[in-house]
Amino acid sequence: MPREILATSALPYANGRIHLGHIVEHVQSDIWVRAMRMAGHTVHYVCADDAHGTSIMLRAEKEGITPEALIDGVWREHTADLRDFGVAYDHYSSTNGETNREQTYRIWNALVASGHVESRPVKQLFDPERQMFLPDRFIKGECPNCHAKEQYGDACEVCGNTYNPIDLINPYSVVSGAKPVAKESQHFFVKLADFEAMLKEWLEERRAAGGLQSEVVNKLKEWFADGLRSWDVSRDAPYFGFEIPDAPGKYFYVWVDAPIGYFAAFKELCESGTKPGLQATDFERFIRAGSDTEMIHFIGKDIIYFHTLFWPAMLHGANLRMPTAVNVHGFLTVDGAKMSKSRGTFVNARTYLEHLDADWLRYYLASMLGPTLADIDLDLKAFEERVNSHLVGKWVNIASRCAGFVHKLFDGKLANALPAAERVRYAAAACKLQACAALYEARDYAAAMRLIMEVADEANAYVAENAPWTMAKDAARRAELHTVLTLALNYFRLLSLWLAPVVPVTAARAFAFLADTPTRFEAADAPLLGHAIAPFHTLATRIDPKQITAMIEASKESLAATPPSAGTPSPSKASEARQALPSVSPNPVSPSPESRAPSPDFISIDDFARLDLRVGKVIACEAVDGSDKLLRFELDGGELGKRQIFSGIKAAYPQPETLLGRNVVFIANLAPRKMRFGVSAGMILSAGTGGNDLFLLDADPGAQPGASVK
RNA sequence: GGCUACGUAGCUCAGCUGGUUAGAGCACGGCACUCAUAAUGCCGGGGUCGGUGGUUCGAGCCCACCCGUAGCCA
Repeated sequence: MPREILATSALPYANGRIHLGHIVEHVQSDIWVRAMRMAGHTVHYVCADDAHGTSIMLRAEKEGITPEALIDGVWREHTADLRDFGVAYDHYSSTNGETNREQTYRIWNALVASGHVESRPVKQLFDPERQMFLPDRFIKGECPNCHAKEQYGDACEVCGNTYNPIDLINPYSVVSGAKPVAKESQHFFVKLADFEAMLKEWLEERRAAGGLQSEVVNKLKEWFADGLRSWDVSRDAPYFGFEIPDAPGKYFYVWVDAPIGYFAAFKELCESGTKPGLQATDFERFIRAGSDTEMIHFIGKDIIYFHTLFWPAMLHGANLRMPTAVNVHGFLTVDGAKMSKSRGTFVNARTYLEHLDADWLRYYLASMLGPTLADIDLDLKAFEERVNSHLVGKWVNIASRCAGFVHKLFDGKLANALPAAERVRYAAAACKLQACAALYEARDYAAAMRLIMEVADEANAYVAENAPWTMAKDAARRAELHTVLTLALNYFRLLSLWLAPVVPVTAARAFAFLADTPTRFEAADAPLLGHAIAPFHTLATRIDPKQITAMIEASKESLAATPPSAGTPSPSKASEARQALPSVSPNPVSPSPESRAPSPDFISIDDFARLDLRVGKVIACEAVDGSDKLLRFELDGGELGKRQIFSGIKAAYPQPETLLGRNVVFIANLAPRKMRFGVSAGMILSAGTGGNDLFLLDADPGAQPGASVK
């Protein structure tokens, strides 16, 4: 019976690039979705960027752009990377959107109305310089237990102790370096204890139904041992997120609105009208309690609690449907170890794509992925060998070794019928592969790949036994030859059909060769007969180990673009008190892999592209009353309009009026800064050491105001 | 530290509720073939199933402890 399913992957945090760890999850869910669709089910497949939190706020500030500009740029990168890995979301949204705000308020208001929210003061460390409360990961100091220096506010990496940041010796703010002070603030809490009985029952019921892995439920039982504590869901301003209704200056903790982003993304999909058969009203039908549709989340094992305790509690408290399944996978290691930047095994998705084919990694991952939480290893040598042997040597080779004969001797056509023996062989293979449907659904892709390769071996053995190249020399054996080729190519078609969810692009080429367009696994029931095929073109090339080496080298290079470890490491994605929503963080304690802070050595072209440099015509320029350094400029920025910028170059240009009409160069996307004399919206570039040794850059006559500088 | 998992051939993994000489793929060695992207087929070497002790007629599968690895600890 066809089912209707909403499938999601965990929301990547919008403070960093997609790397191969993320790819494991998105490929796992994408394969599942494709397979379920080929089995005849309806699947809506959505994801989004998780765009809130302190990390994003601070990073944007550091880069001198607004958080919105930061998450916008990251969104574009993320969607491009995922798309190019063949991950085909119906919709990819962002948690920082109006739909999500509306759904977050809706759920929150329901929780408040049903009495599941309480409020009480919390004492936390506060950065007096920056006027902000500090998440644990933004405080460092000496471990109160073993006295190791430079430890984060939540746990010591040396002795493994966990503690309250208030207990750190000589704490300092990672943000400003200032000594934090303890300060009290009112926080909101969701009373998880209200849901304890419900959750226990739900967990066991889901375990029995196959919606939760046994290991996961075992693990979760620990949390019930001491009773569920209330969950702190508010943060004080400044915070990049949604403000809590009727609580000025209080914001939702990023983990509140992150999972709600699944709903927001789906609602936007329903409302977009882009998906046939899905309309705006379907959203409520889907999310109401007792809906007969399914909601299935794919996540990494680091974020189990959020998806199996907090999220279901919020949903139940708001009288909405709960997840049908939460499918948890393990982390990715490379060559048996955590991904390492110094070894070049911390590979960004884009770096991989620049050197290797997406389908290759998809196949390798599929051959490794099972339904358990076990970590999976990308062994680079095994990757090369397996892809070359399985995909090229076994699968594609079947088509390659038959195509020539079919075109030369049979005018590109398959036989009209198969003799009984061949019909039996075909039916046996088709029947054997049908098991893959259940294996795909159970996420046991590794078993499915083994089965498929077993049949590929049978196909190659069949060709070898019948030696069509010998038959071809004997004109009397034409019919026999035609039979062998027809069955061999039907083996190939079968394999292509069952591999399609894993290697969609290569499978599409295979079907172009077969001049066939199946969309369902059912197409395997009957062989293709009396059918004209297309000329054979290379379907997949072998991996050259040099490509892998080049990718690793390129990953090492990007390390060179990160700042030296001296100074304060910038806490980032994995560090905001574990509050980010990275689906996979194989290297959680390492300094942010994504920080692309300026380097004394190199930046990437992307870094450069982030700067919006423009030509501005000076339409007003004057000394600023009360400042002995500043000049106030008013620039004509062409399409950007007029803007005011203060520049500290008075010493070099004591007669500001002489600058009128110059075509200066300015940074247009520098975050506006409020000064005593007004807002400065950008920075004008000049060369020199400062003081009166400063020289404005300008463009030769002819440059138009607003022109981009590249 | 506590908890939850995991540890089977060089590599990646199967081994159902314990039952004949422990399996597969890749890698490796030999042979065959030459249609195919040096692809394919056949044959073969290779494991005291992390260690120790126990339960049992019988344990890779059960129990205890130990060693190692990973993750989680709101």
